[in-house]
Amino acid sequence: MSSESRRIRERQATRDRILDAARELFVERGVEATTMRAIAERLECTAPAIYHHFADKQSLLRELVTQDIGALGAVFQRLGGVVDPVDRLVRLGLAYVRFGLDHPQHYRLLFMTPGAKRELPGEAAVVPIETPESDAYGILHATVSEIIRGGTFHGDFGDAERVSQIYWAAVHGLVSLHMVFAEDRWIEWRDVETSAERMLAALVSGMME
Amino acid sequence: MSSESRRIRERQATRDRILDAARELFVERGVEATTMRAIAERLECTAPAIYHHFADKQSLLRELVTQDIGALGAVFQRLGGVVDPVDRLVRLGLAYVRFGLDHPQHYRLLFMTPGAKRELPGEAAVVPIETPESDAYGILHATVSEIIRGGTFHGDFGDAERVSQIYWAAVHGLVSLHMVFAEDRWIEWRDVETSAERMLAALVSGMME
DNA sequence: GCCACGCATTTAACGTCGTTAGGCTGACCG
DNA sequence: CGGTCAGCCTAACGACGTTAAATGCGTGGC
Repeated sequence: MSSESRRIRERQATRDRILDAARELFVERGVEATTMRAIAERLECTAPAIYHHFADKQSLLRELVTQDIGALGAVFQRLGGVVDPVDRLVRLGLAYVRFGLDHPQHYRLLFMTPGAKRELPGEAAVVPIETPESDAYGILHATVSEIIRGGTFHGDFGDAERVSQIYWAAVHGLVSLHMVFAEDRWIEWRDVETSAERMLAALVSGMME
Repeated sequence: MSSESRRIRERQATRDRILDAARELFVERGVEATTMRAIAERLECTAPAIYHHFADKQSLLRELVTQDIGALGAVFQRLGGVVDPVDRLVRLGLAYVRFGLDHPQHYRLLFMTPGAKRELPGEAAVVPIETPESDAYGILHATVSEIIRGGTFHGDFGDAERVSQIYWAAVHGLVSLHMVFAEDRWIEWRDVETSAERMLAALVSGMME
């Protein structure tokens, strides 16, 4: 009994060691460029050993992504106390941008890596993403809905789903564009956080009548 | 002499046949998922034959991308005739979104893949991107500058560089976010072009006083 | 204390990828 | 008619993700 639970704990520990090594390499040199053999080498074991803990490379990636999306959800939840929904919306956007700038590696994994989030057709797979409390998109959607219910937005912006997508796209564009082209010298990049403030101010005021 | 020029023409013809087959497959199933052998099979030749015309897979990609970025530049230039700069700005944004939706694979390579556009250290490499006429960003920047000179924008939006970046980020976010998450069922995606229209309307009106 | 069991890990291998090397062939030039 | 050379072929290399079978090893029952 005691030994059995220790076994489980040890198994979880090596699972975590694999995840840590994989995260490091994924963010360091990209997902495609990271080989299973390289992950194994960092763990001082062989590549097939990883397959005893994870089905394949993609489920390894998926697990990392679900971990990190929880971190963003926690940041968002902390902003739930802001009473004015418009103020809250702006702060959510700024927090999102700051999250992306502070954790570029995680951000790239979460929002710029296609194929990182396919779930198995199992029944329980949908549950964690459906919980609106911890789901970042759910929090955004709820805030937008609250504003729309208050009648603050123009008639073209009465669909909370669409407004949420527009809003998310705006901040995502700012973060991801800067990430991809930050090193290119042919464009004189302005401070991203200030750009975010002005962009969101314009967007939100433009949505009001 | 006549035979030599015919040889060159034939060589160019097979080059183009390879490019066409590669473009079809890249668009159809993605760049990573397209193998050199698959391209060769469509051409009814073997994979190594391609290497007599292109150095490697990436230069095949680069050639297609250069063609398509020229296409984007051409689309933008065609909008130069719109006299009202604000109207032109909105149309540029919509054209950009439409371009991204029409050429998702090339868009992904151009604007979502870091390091995919590294040029050789040759001297002539910088020239095509510096020409302001065909450079899409240059056209955007020029349009924004024209609006700012006209005094249409609020004081916070007097820096053409920053405004251009905000504007580009907005449309890029819309396209890229949809590309990465289009297949996910947990979000009910709204029509992207309509979202673009409303987003740009809000953004532009929010930038005016 | 010993032995059988189970599991984490290993070695070996498969199939596929991008890419390279070397040989064949057939059209052009002298 | 012989030589040259571009263009295509077959064969193969190394690396990849992944699978199968063998190995070691700690644990539980007798």
